[in-house]
Amino acid sequence: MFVKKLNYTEDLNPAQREAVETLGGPVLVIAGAGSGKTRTLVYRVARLLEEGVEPENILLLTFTRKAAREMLRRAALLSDERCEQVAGGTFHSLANLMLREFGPLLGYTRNFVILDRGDAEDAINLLRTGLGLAEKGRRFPKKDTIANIFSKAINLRKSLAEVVEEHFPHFLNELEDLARLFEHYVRYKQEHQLMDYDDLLVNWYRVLKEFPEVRRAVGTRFQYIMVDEYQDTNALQAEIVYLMAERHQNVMVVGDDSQSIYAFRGANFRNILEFPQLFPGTKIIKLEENYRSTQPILDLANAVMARAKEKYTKCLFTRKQGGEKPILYKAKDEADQSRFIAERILALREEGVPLNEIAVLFRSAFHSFDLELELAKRNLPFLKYGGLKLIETAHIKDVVAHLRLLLNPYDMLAWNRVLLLIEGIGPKTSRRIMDFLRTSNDPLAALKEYPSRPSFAKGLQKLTKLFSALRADLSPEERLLLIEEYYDPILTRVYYDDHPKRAKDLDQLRAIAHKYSSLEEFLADLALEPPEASVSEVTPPDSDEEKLTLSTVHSAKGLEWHTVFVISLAEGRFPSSYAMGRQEDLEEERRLFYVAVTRARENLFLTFPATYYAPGEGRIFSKPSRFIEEVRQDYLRNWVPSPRFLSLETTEEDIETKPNSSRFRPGELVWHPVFGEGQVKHMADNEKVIVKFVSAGEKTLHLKYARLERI
DNA sequence: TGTAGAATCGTTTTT
DNA sequence: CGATTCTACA
Repeated sequence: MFVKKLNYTEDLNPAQREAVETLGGPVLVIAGAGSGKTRTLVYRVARLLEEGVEPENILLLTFTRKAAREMLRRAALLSDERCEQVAGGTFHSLANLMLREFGPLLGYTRNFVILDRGDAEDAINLLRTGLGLAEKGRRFPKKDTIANIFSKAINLRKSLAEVVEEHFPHFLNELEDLARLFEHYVRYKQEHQLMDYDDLLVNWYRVLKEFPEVRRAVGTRFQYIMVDEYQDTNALQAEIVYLMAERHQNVMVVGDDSQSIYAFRGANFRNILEFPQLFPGTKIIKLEENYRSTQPILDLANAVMARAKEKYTKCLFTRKQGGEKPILYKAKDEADQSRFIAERILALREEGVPLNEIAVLFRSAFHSFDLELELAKRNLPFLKYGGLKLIETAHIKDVVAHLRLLLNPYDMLAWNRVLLLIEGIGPKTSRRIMDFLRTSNDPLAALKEYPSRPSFAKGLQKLTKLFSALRADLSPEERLLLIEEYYDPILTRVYYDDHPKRAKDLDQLRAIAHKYSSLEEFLADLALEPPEASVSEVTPPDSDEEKLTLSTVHSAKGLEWHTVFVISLAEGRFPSSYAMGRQEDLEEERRLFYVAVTRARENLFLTFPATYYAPGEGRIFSKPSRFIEEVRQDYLRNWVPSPRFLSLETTEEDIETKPNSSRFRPGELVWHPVFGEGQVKHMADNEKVIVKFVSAGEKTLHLKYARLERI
């Protein structure tokens, strides 16, 4: 097999090289934003293989499975295609894999079902009602709050009492019942072969802790462990890493304490600082040179962090020359903000910045609603990340519930969902049917023996027929097709208002299912890696057309763009009003803002709407976010509308005063900030030039905007 | 017992 | 403003 020899000296700086070449023992890499962290991991994987380590003996834990796949693909390109065989994924996906294998040690079958957050809440709600904790007038926490409390306790490794005291003191008087409910919830999941996200971690931890032979086996299998985004791991995950690496200590964790943004789910950036105590003899390496952003953007980023209460461990610098201060745009309201962004994006596109090199970031998914309308109006295609996932919509959950029953016919949550869809069946009847099915050893077949009343007999009969058809040996996609046939009338009845739109979602689900041959895998992936929901309506979902990115800051982690807009920088929006009560929550908002601004390579725009709609209160006046107030004097410049935005017509004068105009001749070599090096083909007209770029191919550039330089 | 219409409610970020 | 929860009626 041909293996490329890597050039470590040329491709890596000294700190990166040290990280890549230190293969044995514990290593902590503190990697600032844009410091080539991914590159370092990629090279290290390649290096390990070069040293003769087998790919299946390497484990790469990342924050999303997409990130892992991407890194391994890059590593494969770089050196050796076997890199793609390296085990990689999130903690949860690894736990899933391992528990399918070792779960039986804890009394689980291999086909346990993963509950997403919504399922877990449904289960809690069911049990809460069953325990009589839902009587009206009683101020017992709601299902989502309860789920929150339970989850925090597990991920922070604290008792329920501690969590309630710290985060929900107003529910202290309900502590006893909460504890009782928790017990029931745990037992319920065990009895029905269900695991929520937290169970995946807890059970994987238990297997490692309680079964030394498993720990040994896993240690032998994964001899080199790498963990990315370590600042966003929690205490439980840290212990899992500890147990897996116990035998050989070959573990490298990479992260950035100032980019820790998942405290709300138990992550603790101190984890990363405590790593050396967990693994004595840890080698610490810092990557501080930034290869991504211009200096003015980094100055802003550093200034933001300089005002943090906790002092972080590093300071970014770059050798990249030039660049201008980020722009602040004060908008009248949200509509004005949206209009500004749409116009800037159109102008950038004229300059030749492709849409997929532009992103709009915001604190919460709903902050972009207004902008989404504006973009649709102007036919700008976008892809939105964060917010509601496809799998979380009611109609998708309905269909998936049917699939789940095929895998685990005792999944009473799924039964409940499926039964309630039938006309004439409400909660009471559903419960009775479930009690009947529970005792059967083949619930799917037993359905037809249920003594149904005439009001719903027909519906139940149809369902029975569906299940017997589904028994055949079919692919996930074929099964979905059968279910949809059955479900279609239900969809139209239950969600009449927007059923055509929802039907489209089902098509999308089927498209995803197409790639799977195993139902089990399909369902596990749906829970572990939920497909994003909204592709803009402007373009067909599969079109290859370049799209603009809209994303929550959380979902933008680890990514970068040529131009970044951060919108809605008003007090209450960003920082979120939710965080304004507590010092440490505000600190996390600050880190979040830091993450947002460090996504930009060349251009950074910050916008602030002077008024916005607050729920219930209508339009309210807002104050600029403290994060921009702190730095606007020294690190930002205000947007000054240029004449060409005031008048729609471009005058002769405008063109003539532009130094760039009409100056390029065929054959000249030029350089463009995005596309790099190219050669002028010819002028399209007075304002446009056609350039053939070495890597990007042929582009038409607008001379008024393009920062095209002769080289 | 189930459903439809009324009232209320509370609004982050994600595996 | 939208979804969830409650109440009244069939």
